[in-house]
Amino acid sequence: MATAKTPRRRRTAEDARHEILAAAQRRLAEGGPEAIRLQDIARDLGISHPTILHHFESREGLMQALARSAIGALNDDVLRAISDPSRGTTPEAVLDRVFETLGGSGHARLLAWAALSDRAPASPRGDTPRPQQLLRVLGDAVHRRMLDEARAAGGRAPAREEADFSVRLVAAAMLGDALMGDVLNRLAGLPNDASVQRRFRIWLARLLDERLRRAVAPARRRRAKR
Amino acid sequence: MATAKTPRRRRTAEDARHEILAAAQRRLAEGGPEAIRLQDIARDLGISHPTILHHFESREGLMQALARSAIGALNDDVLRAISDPSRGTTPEAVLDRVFETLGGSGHARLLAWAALSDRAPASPRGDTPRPQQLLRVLGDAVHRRMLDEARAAGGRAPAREEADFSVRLVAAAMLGDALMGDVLNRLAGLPNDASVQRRFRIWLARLLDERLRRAVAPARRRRAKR
DNA sequence: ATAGCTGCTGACAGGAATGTCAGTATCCGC
DNA sequence: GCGGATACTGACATTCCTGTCAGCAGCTAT
Repeated sequence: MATAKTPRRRRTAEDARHEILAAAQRRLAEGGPEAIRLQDIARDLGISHPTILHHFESREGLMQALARSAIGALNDDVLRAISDPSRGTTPEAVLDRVFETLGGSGHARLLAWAALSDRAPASPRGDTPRPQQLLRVLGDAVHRRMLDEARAAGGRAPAREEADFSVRLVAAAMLGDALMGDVLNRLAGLPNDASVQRRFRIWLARLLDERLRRAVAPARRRRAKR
Repeated sequence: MATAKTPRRRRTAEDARHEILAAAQRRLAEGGPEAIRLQDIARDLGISHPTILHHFESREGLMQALARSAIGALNDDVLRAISDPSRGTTPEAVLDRVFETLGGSGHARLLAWAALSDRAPASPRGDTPRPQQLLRVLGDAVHRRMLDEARAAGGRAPAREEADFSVRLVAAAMLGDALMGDVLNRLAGLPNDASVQRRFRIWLARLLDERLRRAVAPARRRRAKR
């Protein structure tokens, strides 16, 4: 009754795929993994569910496409957040942005879902292009910066692993945070407001910054352990 | 053919609930959230699926019970892992055990699922007993230890938030790690073997330990920022 | 215009999953 | 042993969801 009868819209195959993926992502982000039903997505878009099958072969096809698209989008967004100098380049600012990007609007939830249902890029299926090593790139950047500072300060060259571990820690923490941040806050008895969130991120940024600095600092009096 | 006909076993209601929950948890941990089907669980246990309905009202009832039981179990396991002095009490050892507990066998996956499908203890439904504040307890412990050390070393008293943030960071990191540790390793270009994993944990433990120590260290030459 | 490619749809098939119910079997207290 | 409470079951009802198919309709090229 509501829809009198829209004359039927025809998209390019690519557009259709995009719209469908977006709708699916919305549903997944809101309602959890079990909320992806072809009929619902179709209704959201005002199309019929066989159309989805037409574009993605099967529900499973849609799911895999969704997982891959999510990872790609995350990659882009994170990279953009990092290398956007217009909003500050201090570690604090960058970290804050990345946290925001990951937490805001379902990126992390999507990733978690992908991991949960083993649809994560477990075995690079050959077709995975280049996003594969986002963290690697970040590790490189951090390491390079450490090297620079070390040279400038006349300190010792830092181990590559130092940079990798830092990046890995932040990544894991952001995932956990985006996924269950509010729960964690509650469990920790912390108030659940934005200012705590921000202070936490700043704290973390400082923590790492300090650590990395000291990792390259010239060895003044290195108290020998034994 | 295989099952000739087992004479029918009768459990106490409580036992039955436990067995069913355990089976459900197994399936969830392995196959992801969509793999919880009453019929499958029933088959695993050699019972009929209406029995599950009998004990849990509905599938949704089972799910909620599962989420709550998971959180309770996690609480117990983590507390046990922490306060088990038989395997070392250094920060490194404790952290390592907790990581192990959380990652090994599905705890984190369960939690993530609960968070994803909004079955997490979002609004304490009144019946939640005491596990609610696990992190709070840990924060207390850390803070107390900091106070002790501060007193022993004659340093300054640390802010409570310092302890809370540390705990929160570790919690988030462990969640993210347990959920996507291997993926993160791959993305970071780190080899995916146990030794890296261990070194990472040790690195993290040291990082925090250092930080906390310095937070309570007597202010020697505190370079004023401005 | 017209033809043809292909995005798109309605109707239907097939199956699977949850939930209901009436009845059975097992354990416990007497 | 007996009776009652209740854990448990088989068969059935219902609902819902994916996937198929034959055909319709919008767009482009010629």
